[in-house]
Amino acid sequence: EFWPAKKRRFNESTDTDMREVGRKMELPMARVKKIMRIDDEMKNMMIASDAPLFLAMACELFVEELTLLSWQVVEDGRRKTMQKSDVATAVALHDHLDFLVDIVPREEKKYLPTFA
Amino acid sequence: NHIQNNHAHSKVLLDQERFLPIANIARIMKKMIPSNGKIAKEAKQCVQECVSEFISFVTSEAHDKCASERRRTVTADDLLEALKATGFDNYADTMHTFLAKYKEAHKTISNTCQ
Amino acid sequence: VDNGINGIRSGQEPIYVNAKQYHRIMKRREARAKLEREGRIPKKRSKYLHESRHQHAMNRVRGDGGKFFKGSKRDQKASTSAQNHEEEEEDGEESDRR
DNA sequence: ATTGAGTCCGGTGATTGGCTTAGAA
DNA sequence: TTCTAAGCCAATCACCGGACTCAAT
Repeated sequence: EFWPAKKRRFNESTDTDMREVGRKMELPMARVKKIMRIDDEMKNMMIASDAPLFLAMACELFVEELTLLSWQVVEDGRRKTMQKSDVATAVALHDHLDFLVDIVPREEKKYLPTFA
Repeated sequence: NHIQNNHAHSKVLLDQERFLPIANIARIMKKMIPSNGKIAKEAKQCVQECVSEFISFVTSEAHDKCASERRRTVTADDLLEALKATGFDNYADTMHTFLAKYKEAHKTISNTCQ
Repeated sequence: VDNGINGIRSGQEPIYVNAKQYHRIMKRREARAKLEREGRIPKKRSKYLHESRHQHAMNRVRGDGGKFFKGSKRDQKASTSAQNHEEEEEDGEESDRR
């Protein structure tokens, strides 16, 4: 439901909308570019103007997806507040989030939801 | 502040340089959960750190491809390729249509103007 | 830092990861390690980002529920008597509901 | 001719804490 | 049950985006 819906919204968007995506972006492109440059390898590289726009949008999708997956863990635990540990569990459950192994702390023995 | 503030370019990175604004992250997160749902500050900060790693991760992948092809400019297409290569299939698919729409919109602006 | 085809050693146990990400994860781990040994990564987050914004928040007018309240007028703490130079806005009160 | 880094500028939304109480424990 | 910590407000000002110039390809 999530990915097909996102794709449809891009397809249905008009040219005029696409010229204004820069302003309406939820995340600041300038900051995305700065973060790209933190890596010393990127210090010597040039960054095309469409790259921060592209990455900022990808980041928005990333936050949305990670939040959805984490909230699923919250619901399975029958709770109402998302904790850091819920994000950690979501990361452990989905293999395309493996790149976060060092970022998110290894699941500190929270109780796992067992099914009835 | 006592911590070592070093020579010109190797100074200590501030939180505002390493991360996207926490309020923006929180806003996106909140819109994805039921309106009565709550999110812990630590969870927001965690996601904030995850996003920064996501940026560096994808950028690093794109960089190596550019380097191997002796190009000095990282483009959106390179980042798209990086998404494919690192197994973000859904992202690559969705962002491909986004990029296509964006390029198309920018081609018609030069037509309109001359 | 090399063990099995997809095994990552982080402390003790080999953690098996997405094959398409393995190489990148390793390169990034190296880059972060370099950043760390150069001392560019602060070990803990500061309580606030900017001193000026911290001060601004401290000096702001609050409703008695602790929330910020609208009122741009400059009074720091002076609830001492009489003198009003700036025009005073009416005192709206909170009816809290949550 | 194109296209990105660097600089400047002006407009603006992210940053921010004390009290209440939801809700983790 | 106990008691930690998230949401709630909106004014300042750091920062973002846009307009430049200049150097490169």
